[in-house]
Amino acid sequence: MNIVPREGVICGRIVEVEAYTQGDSASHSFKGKTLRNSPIFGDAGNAYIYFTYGMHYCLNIVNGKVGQGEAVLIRALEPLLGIELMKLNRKTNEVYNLTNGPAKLMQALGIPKDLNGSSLLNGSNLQLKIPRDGQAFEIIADKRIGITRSKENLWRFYIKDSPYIRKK
DNA sequence: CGTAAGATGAAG
DNA sequence: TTCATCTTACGG
Repeated sequence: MNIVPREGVICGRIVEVEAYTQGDSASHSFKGKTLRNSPIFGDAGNAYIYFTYGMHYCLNIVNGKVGQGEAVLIRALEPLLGIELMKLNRKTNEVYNLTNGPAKLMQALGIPKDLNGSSLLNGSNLQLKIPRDGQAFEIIADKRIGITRSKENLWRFYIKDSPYIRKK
């Protein structure tokens, strides 16, 4: 049996996101600032982590200007580093089931909910980076998942043919 | 106060 | 398809 370290670097490439603006009735920011959603109105590059369905946490990256109420929900990653650690966190050995959902990737990366509202750009334990040698890829725009309002906006974006996204 | 819906996931 | 599970938001 392999010994797997309990700590280490975990890295993944974002392959699926959804966009939410304040004018969008499906957005948590639609009705203005509340205790729950206040991080959305903070600085771009901050985390907005929300709790839902009584048991799940999901991660957004705030963007736009302060007070604008705009964020991007991170829905799926392609696991790159720390895969064994992610398997431990998720209690599964299936690589394609590690980070193919917004609450799953929170679990896999072990992201603490108290990062809510903090910056992901400067020295945080959780960091958002732009790859130095980005490879070309094709982006598909489609309907967002799990919303009841504003379904006409095709604001879910994912990398075409990525196997790290939940299949329909 | 009471209550219902919710940017989900896992199991059957 | 159903259910687990609980906070927030909104109506009375």
